[in-house]
Amino acid sequence: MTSLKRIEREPLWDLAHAQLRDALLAGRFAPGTVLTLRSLAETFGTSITPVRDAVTRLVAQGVLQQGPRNAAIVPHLTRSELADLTIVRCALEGRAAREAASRPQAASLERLHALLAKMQSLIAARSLESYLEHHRKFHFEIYAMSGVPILVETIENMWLRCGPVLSFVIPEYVVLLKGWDHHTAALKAIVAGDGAAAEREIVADITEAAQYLSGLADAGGQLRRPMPETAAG
Amino acid sequence: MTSLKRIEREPLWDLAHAQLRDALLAGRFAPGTVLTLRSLAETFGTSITPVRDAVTRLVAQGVLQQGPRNAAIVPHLTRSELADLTIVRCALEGRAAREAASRPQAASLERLHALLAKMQSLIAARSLESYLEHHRKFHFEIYAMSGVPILVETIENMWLRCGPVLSFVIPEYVVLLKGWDHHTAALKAIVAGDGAAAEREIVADITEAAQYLSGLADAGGQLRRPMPETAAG
DNA sequence: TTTTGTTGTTTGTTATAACAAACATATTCA
DNA sequence: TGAATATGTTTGTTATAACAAACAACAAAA
Repeated sequence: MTSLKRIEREPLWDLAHAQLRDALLAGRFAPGTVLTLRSLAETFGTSITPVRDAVTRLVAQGVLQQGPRNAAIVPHLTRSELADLTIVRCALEGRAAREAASRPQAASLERLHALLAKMQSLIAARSLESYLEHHRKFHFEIYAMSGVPILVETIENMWLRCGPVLSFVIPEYVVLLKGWDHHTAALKAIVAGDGAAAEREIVADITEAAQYLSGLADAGGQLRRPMPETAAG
Repeated sequence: MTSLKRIEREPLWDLAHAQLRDALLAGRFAPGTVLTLRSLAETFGTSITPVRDAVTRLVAQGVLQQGPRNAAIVPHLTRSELADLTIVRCALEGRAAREAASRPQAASLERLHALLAKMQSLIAARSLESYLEHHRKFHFEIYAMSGVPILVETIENMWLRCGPVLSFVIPEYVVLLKGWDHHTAALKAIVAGDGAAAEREIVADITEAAQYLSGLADAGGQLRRPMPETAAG
């Protein structure tokens, strides 16, 4: 009887929250989309009550904006907001990397090397979706090594806010190749116990990616998806 | 007709959230207190629906912990968690102070000087509650000057998490006098446009306060209110 | 043609009832 | 007396209905 798993029924609003969160993080919602409670409830097959809880939670986390009429909308990310997010991310993730370098752990370092190898092969295979997934794991493996849960939690929040823009990166290969250097350098610095270098590399990684994204902004400072090459001129 | 003000009715859950938030920030809830929806609804004179929204939001912000049975409880702050919070606060608030020094604004600087003077007089008058209020305004006037809203928002979140412990400080005078130096020094650095010095002073202010608070922890790492002098031995 | 008023729909807000899990208390049986 | 069971209470969860504000579409009047 020991093979039976513990029965735990997660609340509906928790499931709804998880689904919305993943969708946002993967950039599956276009910025500016208004999420209505009743339509979400219909797609989930529940009443609006659990959906309301999930949306309330996401708004509280700053992942969803509340527009007029308290409607929850997928936020547009202006160039200015991206710059602000970059500042916060550099402060938090740089500090996390520095802390990680002062607390190196064998198991984590091993996972990081494996992730790095996998990322290189995924770049070669041009499978970007999977790359981004491992890229995320690589960063957070470092941050987790810092041993400061609140730090990791706050960083996660910032990544969620970047979610809607992440899909912009997917069809691009340039950023990945540029960021590659910083990843290996950061890991090397952590192994060497050089906190300052680790912080420098992570900050450079974030800054360069943001600088690239900022180039995609139009005159109004609004970030837009790059047009696919097949689009008519 | 120009004297008429805009009519705006704020939702009940927003009012409930504001009240709970203020109470938490002022440390009016003892750590470990379980907040039940129905009791809160009764004190607010509403149904449990708006209260539920407010509590959900606070839990999402990390201000309230969710205990077993998804109950919302005012979190205990262990010494370890206080140390973690200090790391995050130093990274964020230090950065904000540095940014503020690079974007000095006359109006804000004037308000800061006024706040500093008021704080000194409040210390002399031994009115601690009012001092803490102005102390808060002083810090956030600096952070707002950074011009990075997301940074300010995140810092606010960290202060909310420290809320339950804040009341521990109220009966103490030592911390205030110790921290006073750093406040004037930080403001002087900002006026001089010395970002590095401003960051250093703010970090020192946070660190010293945390170090003092950490001394109040018992063997289990649990922070406790200092016993009033009239307590029996 | 433009503006104004009306109507119907959409949508977030709030209250309420039913529900289930957990806990505390009382009761019963050995 | 002590353990097991039964019962009642508390509490978060969910669905549903009523409500009001906002928006859109259409009709009527200048």
